[in-house]
Amino acid sequence: MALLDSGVVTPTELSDAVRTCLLEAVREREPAVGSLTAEQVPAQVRVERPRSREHGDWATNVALQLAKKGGVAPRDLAGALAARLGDVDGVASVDVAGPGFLNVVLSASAAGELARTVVEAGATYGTSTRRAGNCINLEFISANPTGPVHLGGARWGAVGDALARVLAATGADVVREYYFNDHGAQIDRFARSLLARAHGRPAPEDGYGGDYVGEIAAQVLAAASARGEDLLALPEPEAQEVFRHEGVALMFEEVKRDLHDFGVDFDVWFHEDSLHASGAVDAAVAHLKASGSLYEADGAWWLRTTDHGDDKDRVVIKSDGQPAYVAGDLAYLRDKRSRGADLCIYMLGADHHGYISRLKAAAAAFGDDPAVVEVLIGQMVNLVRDGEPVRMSKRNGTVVTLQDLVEAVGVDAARYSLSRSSVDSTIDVDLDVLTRRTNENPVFYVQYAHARCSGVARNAGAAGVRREDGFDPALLTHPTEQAVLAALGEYPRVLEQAAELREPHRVARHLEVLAGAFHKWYDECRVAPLGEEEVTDVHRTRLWLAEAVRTVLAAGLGLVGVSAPERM
RNA sequence: GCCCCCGUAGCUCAGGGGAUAGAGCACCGCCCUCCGGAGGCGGGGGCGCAGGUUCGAAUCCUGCCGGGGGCACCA
Repeated sequence: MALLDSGVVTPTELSDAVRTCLLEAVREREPAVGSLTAEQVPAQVRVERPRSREHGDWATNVALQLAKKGGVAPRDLAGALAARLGDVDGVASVDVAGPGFLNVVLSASAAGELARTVVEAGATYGTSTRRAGNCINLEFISANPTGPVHLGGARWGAVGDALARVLAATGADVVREYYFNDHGAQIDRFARSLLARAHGRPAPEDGYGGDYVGEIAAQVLAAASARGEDLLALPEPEAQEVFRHEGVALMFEEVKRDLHDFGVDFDVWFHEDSLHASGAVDAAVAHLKASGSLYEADGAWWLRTTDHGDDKDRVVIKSDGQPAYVAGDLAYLRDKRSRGADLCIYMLGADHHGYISRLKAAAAAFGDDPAVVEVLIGQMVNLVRDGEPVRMSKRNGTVVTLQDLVEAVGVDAARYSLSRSSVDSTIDVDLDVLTRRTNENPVFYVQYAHARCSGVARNAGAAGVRREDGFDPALLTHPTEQAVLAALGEYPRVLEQAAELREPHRVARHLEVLAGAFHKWYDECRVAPLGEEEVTDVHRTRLWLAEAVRTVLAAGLGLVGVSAPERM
């Protein structure tokens, strides 16, 4: 029982202690646990900060949840647990409340010790190795290279990158991947649009009409001219091929550059075309035909997507012998798996939700558990200007791009505002509000808290307060200090939850909670001595707390890809 | 017709069954003798509707009503 000997400081440790007490009570066949077995004790006992401080520092409802399994009264079970838990070092008191809640109060020194724990852990506080050895392929954005990254892409970029960081912080080996759809008919349309623009004609009916088309066309023309070629003099089919290759390449570079400037970099930029060129598509299809995973009907080959919730099966090889789009997905999934991915996460827009069954079916066709494919569907971003919705469209040229957004509000505000909401929600982005650079964006609130922590440390240091001269956790007794400690203590669980649920916005929201607790504390408790006041352990200990807050804010902001300024 | 997401405060959004549902903005009233007022304190206001499961539902299930997005041998 090394754990209990060393005492309880963090809610995580308390959770383990509660579990240990439960297991002991079970092993000793204490009457209050009834028929409960060790197997029925959950691996993780959930410990939460109660809403009301009257309910202690931390609370758990395990007794309520396990009582029925053991055939006992919740309050009896809670009472037995309370008796054992009360003996744990660092626990000041345990109460049984209401129908069977366990409300725990830590000793002031145990609670305050967390400040030192956090500071000493530094950037690793809250991180874990829970997903060690787990190779996760995370594909996001993957927009067609027929135009600049737009607002939707910006959302997936911000959220996807944050998710990648969150997963990595919990030990996973993450590969960020961008699937570059450079194979299909949309590329033909793009090439025709470039050619038309080069000739000064309007874009084709089914083409792309944004201003960028003209820019790209001009760049292709200029590059050709520098080589001594006149594309406009070439027969149009030949010229179109040049526009296709060079135009797509230029578009691709622009996408890459914009995302890099947004702080989003990919480990793998995957070209759909390469799957066809290398024969990977043919090989994948041949493999599936041979294994009987595809069936033939009406002259085409089909994938049984209906086994995975689709309303009809999907064609893989068309009756003309050409592969359908899904064929590329099949080969691509196989490729990802062959590169070592244990789990393939796809972040797709709401307009692609039909893909879920196809990708699951693809995994099953290769003999994989469909669970190796996980599809996250994100809802749209609505753009608002003057209170009126603005339509997003690549074709009408009014498209709002990632670049526009970054120019208007900066990378930090853009990334933060896009990643602090659940992707299940359609969100409104108001250009006017963001363009005004007001403080309506909570990113300022969090960043300011970080800058304040830094400022406090500077001032305290200048006044001769040094952390190494002392730390007395029992001095952190002010209610605002307890609230700060609580927010710090919850951070590891929030991070794990964000990783497990693939919801990085939980990290951002928790930073807002921590920042709020910090601002209130700042208002009540001084760190630097006042005037000629003597430096005491109160100042030193508070400096530890301020540094702990700064540490977690910096780490959390890093996870959502936002800078943590020391001054603003 | 079928599938997916959403409906929580005036607005934008949090709340993965638990005790009195939160934040920012907006509105009203306060707090600068001292670490940054980009802050803090107080106030008014809310779970679309109806059933069900549960000791307990904003949360899970069903149905309805609203809003958004999808349903190709296109990519």
